[in-house]
Amino acid sequence: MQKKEISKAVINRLPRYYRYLGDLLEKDVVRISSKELSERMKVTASQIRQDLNNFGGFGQQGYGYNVEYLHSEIGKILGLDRKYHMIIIGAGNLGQALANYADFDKKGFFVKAIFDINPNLIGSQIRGIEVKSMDELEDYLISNKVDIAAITVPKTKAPGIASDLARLGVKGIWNFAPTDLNLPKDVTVENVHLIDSLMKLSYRLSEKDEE
Amino acid sequence: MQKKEISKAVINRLPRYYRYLGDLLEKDVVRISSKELSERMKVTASQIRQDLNNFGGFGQQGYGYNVEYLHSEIGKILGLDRKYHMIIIGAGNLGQALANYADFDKKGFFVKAIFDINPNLIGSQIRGIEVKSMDELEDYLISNKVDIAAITVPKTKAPGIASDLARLGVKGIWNFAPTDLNLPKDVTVENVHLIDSLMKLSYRLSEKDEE
DNA sequence: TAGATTGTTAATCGATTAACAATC
DNA sequence: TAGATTGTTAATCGATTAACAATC
Repeated sequence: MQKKEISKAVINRLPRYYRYLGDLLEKDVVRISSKELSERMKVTASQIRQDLNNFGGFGQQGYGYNVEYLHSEIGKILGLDRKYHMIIIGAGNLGQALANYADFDKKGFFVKAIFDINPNLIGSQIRGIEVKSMDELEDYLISNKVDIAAITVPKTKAPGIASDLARLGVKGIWNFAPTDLNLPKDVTVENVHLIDSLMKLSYRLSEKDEE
Repeated sequence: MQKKEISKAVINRLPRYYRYLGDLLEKDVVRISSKELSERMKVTASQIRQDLNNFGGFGQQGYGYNVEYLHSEIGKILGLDRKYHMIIIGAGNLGQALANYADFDKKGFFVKAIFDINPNLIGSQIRGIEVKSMDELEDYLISNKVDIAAITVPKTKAPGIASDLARLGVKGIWNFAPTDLNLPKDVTVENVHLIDSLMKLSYRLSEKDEE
């Protein structure tokens, strides 16, 4: 079966749909039309229908979409109908912040261990999650199936660590280091480049100054 | 003068060019052709030339681009030739991590104050940056020109705080709360939705499982 | 000069929007 | 049934890639 390729633009929009539908669900909204959702989200109704129909027909003519059903279906598409075993490499400020962020648990992403080289941190706990030595990483990966590794180490160390993780079977890398990681294509890398994000903001701020 | 609109796709790529050129600069590479850069960055040479020519001709036929010059020019385009006064709203884990992240300073983004409602945090310092009470925010904004406010408060509080910031003249919002902010269009919002990022990762991981 | 590589125009490709028949 | 709204095809728009003349 030739699976039709879903464009990256569509995938990028899915979490936002999921978020809006989750909000509607909390407000006990039962149904919503693509038109109404489009007004809230400031996109075209056409785009919403087109996007959703990449994955199947979730609506009903004359009625619209059932919020609970659509929310749940998008959740499944996003892979949120299972749990993920996550580890964090780097127990610095950002690593600790991620470990402390309880909202990931709610969506099924469970941080099970944090790794660092700093002897002062090794052995301590963050929200009940143990900080282990980097020396233990390989053994840990051999005895535990890790789905996602968040990398929050300095730029220079990230590529080497990422290669190790890939070699040891980690298929998902959530990369916070300000560098690109070149890994085998069976490994999925999702980048969060905070400094890039800040630069986009400064671009738009200076653009306005020039007007 | 009718300024030609630069597409969002181009702007999103600029920080990445800047990053690669910075790396080349550190390695003392003097010149680079669009072809060579395209191989490193895994994009087409055509795209690089097309992107750069939105802003002017920075290269030379038969030679390529001078790395230092191009790096500096892209820096200017991104607005990195000036300093930014930044504050952080929310001294939780993420807010503290951002405050501790010294790399922003290097690019000209200076965190001058952090605001929170937690009495246990107010008055303390993070990397020499004072945590102030939210009650002081308005006065602070009146007496200081703040360029960028990073919002790291819970989802429910973010929209109200963002409106306050906009009303008090803040033109740049770096939003980490998992919600969209609807603000007047003279205010620039850059979102960092970590949970969305994680969902994109889980989408691609489950997509692979299905193959 | 000859070779290399840009800047830029033209061609292609893909994504978004519009339109409307199908149908609840 | 009549009205509403989807699912889907067609039209438009924009972004990417290819090609090449200009020129260093």
